Amino acid sequence: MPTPTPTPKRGTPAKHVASDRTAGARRSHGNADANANATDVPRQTPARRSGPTPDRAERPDRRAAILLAAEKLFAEHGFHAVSIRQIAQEAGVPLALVGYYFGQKHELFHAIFEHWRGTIAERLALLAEAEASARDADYLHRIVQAFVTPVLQLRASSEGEHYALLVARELLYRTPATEQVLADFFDPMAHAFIAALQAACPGSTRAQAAWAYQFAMGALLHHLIDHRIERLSQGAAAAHAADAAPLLADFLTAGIAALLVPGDRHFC
Amino acid sequence: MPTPTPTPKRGTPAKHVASDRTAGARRSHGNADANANATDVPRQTPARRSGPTPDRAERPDRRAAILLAAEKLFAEHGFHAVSIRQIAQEAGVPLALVGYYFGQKHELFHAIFEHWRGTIAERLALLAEAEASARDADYLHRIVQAFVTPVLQLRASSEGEHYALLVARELLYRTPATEQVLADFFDPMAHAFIAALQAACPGSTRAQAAWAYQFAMGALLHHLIDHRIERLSQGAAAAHAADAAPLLADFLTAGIAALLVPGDRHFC
DNA sequence: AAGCAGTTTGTACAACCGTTCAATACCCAG
DNA sequence: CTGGGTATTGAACGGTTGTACAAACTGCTT
Repeated sequence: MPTPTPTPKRGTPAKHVASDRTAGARRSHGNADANANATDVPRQTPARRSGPTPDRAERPDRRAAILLAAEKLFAEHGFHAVSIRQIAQEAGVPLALVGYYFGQKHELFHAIFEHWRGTIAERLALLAEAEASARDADYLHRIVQAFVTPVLQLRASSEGEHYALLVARELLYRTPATEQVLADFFDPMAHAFIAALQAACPGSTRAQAAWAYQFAMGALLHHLIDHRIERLSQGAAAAHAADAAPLLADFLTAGIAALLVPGDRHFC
Repeated sequence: MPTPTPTPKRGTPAKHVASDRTAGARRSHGNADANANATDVPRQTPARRSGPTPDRAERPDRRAAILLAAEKLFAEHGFHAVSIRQIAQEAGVPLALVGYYFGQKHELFHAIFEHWRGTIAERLALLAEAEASARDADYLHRIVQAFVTPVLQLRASSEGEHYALLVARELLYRTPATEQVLADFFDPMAHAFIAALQAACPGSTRAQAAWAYQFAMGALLHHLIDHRIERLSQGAAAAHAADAAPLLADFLTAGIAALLVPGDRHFC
């Protein structure tokens, strides 16, 4: 069951220094611009209250609403196709509140992945679980399932479907924003899976395992955003039917084995 | 009401009937020949039986320059992230010339795929060639190679690399523009390959073949835009080395066979 | 009561967007 | 030459963009 990271404490406004162009005519009294933002500490009253104030918990969480709206719209139309005004409207908040909570647009983008950080930890936990299992004939298949299953569940859930689309569509460009998201969140997981694949298939090289991982990732990501299967199957297959998961797992397992298991030649 | 839908209003140039459907692409300029001829390799001449002449052939083809610039920038940064002014600057032409030749921005997008229509025909020809071959043990592998090889060659060429990136990155959204490109150019090819896969593996269903095709397509497309393989392989694999092609083909063949060939169980 | 830190908001700015148009330059047929 | 279609251009239109600011508001502590 996908769970976002423990929600950051309410009220972490993202202040940012004045734009350095226009020669800094605007005065902005010194406020820390944290770029090491991983777990930024809210600057509310220190140490007296722990956690959100119970009274304030009644009020709607507008920060979360903004994050949710951005997630949905970015996933649906793409980062550049969505304006901050659209996000504010979708979230039902005034425009300026978006900047207040998240700062620049690309920081809002990053915050979405920050919010879902727990999903990656979950995938890594499932991988560790699979790695602790017996090295029988289905060992590789279990690793593949640890790779695939959480993502497909996310895609099928109403909370995670937009995030799944976002990952599959918006991380393909080489911008500072995407590179940072990849480096911060996805590269560690990729390394873990590649190492597991290589260890699962004695004699395979790191390069082979990396290739296999990338091919498998491509098939998985493209499946997440697939909306052509009904058309292409002439109505015989539904868009994200539950029976697609074992098919994908079988496809990936066979493909990976073909690359990593020596002597695995079995074509049609 | 922010929908633009620019009504032709004030006297549009010379001859122009207001019959609007789908924001018609008719422009009064001469070479709207794209719809008519096509089926050919990238060709662009302002040829018109009443006026080409050798003298004009000397002049640089500015329409082609615009198309090339748009192709590169769209592929690199995405459709919405690129402005027409950037395209004009990259092409070295004034801004208004872009609209003169291609009309609206999404029509320029469509024109790029129109321009590369021949590539799809090439892939279909290779498929037909493979289908005419002997049904030996490597038959499926040859079909996969007909699917993969032209695309990888395109990706490795200096003329086609941007188009390959464009296909892999920009056709994932569900906009009218992308849907039309898919329907016009890619759906026919997909149907041909799916039918070939199904025919190659007796006993398989259309749905299975469609799933296999989509998975394979995902792996292929993601490989086209991959820039992480060096990082993930810890330097052991180069970004688009020539030895990636057989690996991908093996991966796909094994995956497809696992789905379509009954009794194909061969895991690690 | 005042103070205060965190929220909330309307509003503004400068820059840029896609698109269009009138005016010109070109080139060949007449 | 002259006409006429094509190609080319600068300039502008109305609208949207991301970002910022200053003022107001909120709930709580002093």
